[in-house]
Amino acid sequence: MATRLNLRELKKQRTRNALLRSALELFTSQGFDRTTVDEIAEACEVSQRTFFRYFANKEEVAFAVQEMVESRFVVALRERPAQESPFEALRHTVLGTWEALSRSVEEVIPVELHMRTYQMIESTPALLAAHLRRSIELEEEVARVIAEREGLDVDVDPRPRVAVAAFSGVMRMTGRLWGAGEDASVDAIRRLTESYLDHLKPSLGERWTHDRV
Amino acid sequence: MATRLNLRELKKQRTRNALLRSALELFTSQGFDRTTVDEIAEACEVSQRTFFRYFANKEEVAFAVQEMVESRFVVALRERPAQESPFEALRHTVLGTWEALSRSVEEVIPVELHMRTYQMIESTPALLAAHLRRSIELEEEVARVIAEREGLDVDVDPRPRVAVAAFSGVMRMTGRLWGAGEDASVDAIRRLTESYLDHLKPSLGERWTHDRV
DNA sequence: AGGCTAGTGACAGTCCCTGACAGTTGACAA
DNA sequence: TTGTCAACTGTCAGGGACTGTCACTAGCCT
Repeated sequence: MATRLNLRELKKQRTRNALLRSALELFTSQGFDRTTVDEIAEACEVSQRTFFRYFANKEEVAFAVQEMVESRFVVALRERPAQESPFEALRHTVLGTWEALSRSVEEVIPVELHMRTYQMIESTPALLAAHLRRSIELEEEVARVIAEREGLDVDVDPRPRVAVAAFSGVMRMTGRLWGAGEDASVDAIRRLTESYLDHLKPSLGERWTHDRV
Repeated sequence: MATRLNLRELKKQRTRNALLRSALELFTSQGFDRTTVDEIAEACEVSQRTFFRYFANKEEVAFAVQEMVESRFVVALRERPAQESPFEALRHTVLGTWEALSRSVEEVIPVELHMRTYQMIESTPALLAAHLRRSIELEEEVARVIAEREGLDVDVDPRPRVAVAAFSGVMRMTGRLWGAGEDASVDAIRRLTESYLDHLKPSLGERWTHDRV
């Protein structure tokens, strides 16, 4: 179902990919606001209408790769061994995601383009706002996964949400610092993440299952 | 300078206020997306162009009252006695702000309309995103005030930002819970705030000035 | 080969927002 | 009081983000 080798399906993927790539290339080189949808469509030799058939709006294309990475993150988190503490599971998943990022992203666009896109999002007010909203949505989803792992109800026990909020806060901060810094490599953000998460370990390292609330 | 009793200045205030009020009334009754700027302008018998002379965009009018409340919050925070700990200062300022909210907001629009506006913002994706971005901007400002109070450099010592982040997180959560709950009164959110902040006290209650980092 | 249908382009239209310019109205001095 | 000036406003034109519609093309399937 996922990968039919239809010519039709193939063409669709190609078009979507071309639009995505052109869009990010234009956004990062001349800015999000100074790029029109017409421009993107023209670069791929399709109509503006077609662009909006692949992406609901101009914003969505900017987050398309993030979307992919995040969904893989959630899948990977679900697959972590049950005996790991919430913090360990989150930590391993994040580091593993950075590890695999190059390979999975590269199938769609150059990693370096994705890195530049991330920095552009952080420095474009409209996109930053959207990014924050997306972040809290992801947080909610992750909190539910963590709660499930620990056999807790997310609406009763506040710890999953609190832990994930703290974790996400650190992730957001690393993202910002990395975006502001010089070394825009995957390895740089991976190292940054690792060192920052180490500071959280003491407070979130233990399991909860048999703790009192 | 602030309150010239010019007829001109008066008319301007009246127009701005009429636009603000009509906008919020329309937003809350029929939704943000289903309200056009033309509609708002027409309700006040001014041209659409005039609307955009008072508010940079459709979003801004939704946050106009929040803007006012927030700026008063920052002023009030700066006026807290220097011997209070960061947490105490923040707590007193917040509770004081809720206390004075009815009076200060009522000068512009009915408080009840402001409450409904807040709930609308939380449930409108585009506005929620803008709200989150505004929040982190306010956080940054508040962190700097706290750092100043404590004689710290916000770029060296992470504690002001961390404390304010935690504080803001709680504030956001109360806002959300209150928006989802039944009792939409000022008193309800005040009580909610108070009880939630009590949980934070143990971890943020002490002064930092003479602590080690 | 020919019908079916997913995908596309072209077009018209709405809404948000901006620049330009002319008209109106309050402020202020003579 | 009146005339000048500056501040505000309305009107118009236009760009850019979307959306609905409809005819048409191109892959799919028998």
